[in-house]
Amino acid sequence: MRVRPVPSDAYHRLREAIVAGQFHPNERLVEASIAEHIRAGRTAVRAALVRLDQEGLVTLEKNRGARVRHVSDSEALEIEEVRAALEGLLARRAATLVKPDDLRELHLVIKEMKARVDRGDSIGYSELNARFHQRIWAAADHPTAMRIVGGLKSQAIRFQYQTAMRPWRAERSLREHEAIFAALKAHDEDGAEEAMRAHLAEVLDTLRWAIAAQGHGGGWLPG
Amino acid sequence: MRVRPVPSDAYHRLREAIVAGQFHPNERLVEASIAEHIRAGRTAVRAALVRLDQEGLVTLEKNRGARVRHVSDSEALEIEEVRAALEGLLARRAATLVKPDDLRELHLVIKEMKARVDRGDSIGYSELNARFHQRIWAAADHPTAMRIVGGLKSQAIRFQYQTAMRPWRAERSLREHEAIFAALKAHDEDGAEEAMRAHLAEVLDTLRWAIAAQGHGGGWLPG
DNA sequence: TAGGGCTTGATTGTCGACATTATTGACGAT
DNA sequence: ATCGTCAATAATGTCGACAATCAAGCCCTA
Repeated sequence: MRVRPVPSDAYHRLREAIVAGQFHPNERLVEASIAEHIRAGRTAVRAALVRLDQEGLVTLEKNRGARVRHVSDSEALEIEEVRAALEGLLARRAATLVKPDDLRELHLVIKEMKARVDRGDSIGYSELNARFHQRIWAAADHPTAMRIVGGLKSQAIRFQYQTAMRPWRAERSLREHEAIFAALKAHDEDGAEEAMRAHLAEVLDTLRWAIAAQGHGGGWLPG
Repeated sequence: MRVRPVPSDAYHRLREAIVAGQFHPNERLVEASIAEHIRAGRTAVRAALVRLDQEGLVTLEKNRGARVRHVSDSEALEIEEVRAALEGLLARRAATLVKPDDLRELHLVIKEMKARVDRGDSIGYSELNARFHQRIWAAADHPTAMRIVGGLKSQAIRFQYQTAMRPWRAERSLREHEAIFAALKAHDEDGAEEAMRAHLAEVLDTLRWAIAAQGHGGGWLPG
């Protein structure tokens, strides 16, 4: 999908800074400070804040400024639920639209995942996971759903709950990815959607577990 | 859900004007004119435009101003697909969370619908339909999904394709609503989601039909 | 000493002016 | 006559300043 040329750089930099965790949840975002920090004028910062508010990454209250939005536990779960629903839709469409190239790439990613899992190397699994999902999104050719899923601050969640993936989850996650791949290869719409939703239901459970045992671990969100 | 106090009125008025069709698709939105038309300063208009761009109602290109976004046929279908996915999720949650009050209200709406259908009165069916769905949203208690569905410019679609609902569709739509209601009453998660998705799949078909036979009819989008 | 109102400092909201950029139309060359 | 170039115009992007608003600390009173 073509990236729109509008968000004026300041938006991008501020967004990056937030999802990278440079600002803490609920931290106050003073326009002047940010303008300095981002190396931009206050006007641009204002526009960026409006955009980020609409996107849900910050809250903007009249005359009271902006804060990084704290993602509550329940909201984190809600976000993942929405993601599951939409990625299910994307997987369904992808099942009819995947091209050989896509399948090759997906297969490659899975092979790499398997290698990592075999030697217990969980570093970089997250990136592979992202590659897997994003390839499916691309294959689905559904800009609307993609736009929404992309703007869903899953990244923020990933940062806030830096805890989810456990080694013993990796194997299961791998099997789920294989199931998705198989359904896509067979052009099985129902199967693909179901497999994707099952996968993300697992992710949801993992997130619930992470929330319950908050603050204990390190690792990554599977996907 | 509590409405946030931020969008500075100018946003609301401009949004209303757009979805009400006061500006034509692809019409250029000149900040000065709008500022006058809306009775607001250019600054506020600018903020509103950024917000509406993020929301997808207008496109904003650097140094080239804003236009009301023309919703292409394929995008209209995509939007309805997303809506189906998310309303499916909402229906599922509602199935476990509905309270007697909700069920009473829903039953009432259906009864009213039936009355209208019986005497061939399709006027106002759209409002009843909206009431039905919104009550389910409220019961689902899922702010995230609600926010997204609400920002989905289905209204714009409804305006652009002022054609969809036919009398003979009304009966079918009614039966579908009854099925949803029954599943909710029985607290049947899977059933509710499935019924809702089936219903919206019908809506999608209707929309496809409307697109194919563009420009022939008047009526309303079912829901 | 506790509470309420007020002053003060800081931050946001708005406006006007100006620089920057696209678009339109005319003009001239081929 | 058509195309390319260039000036004129209109609209947007940005900046600085000022007004409006909020939060906090202070003082005064009971």
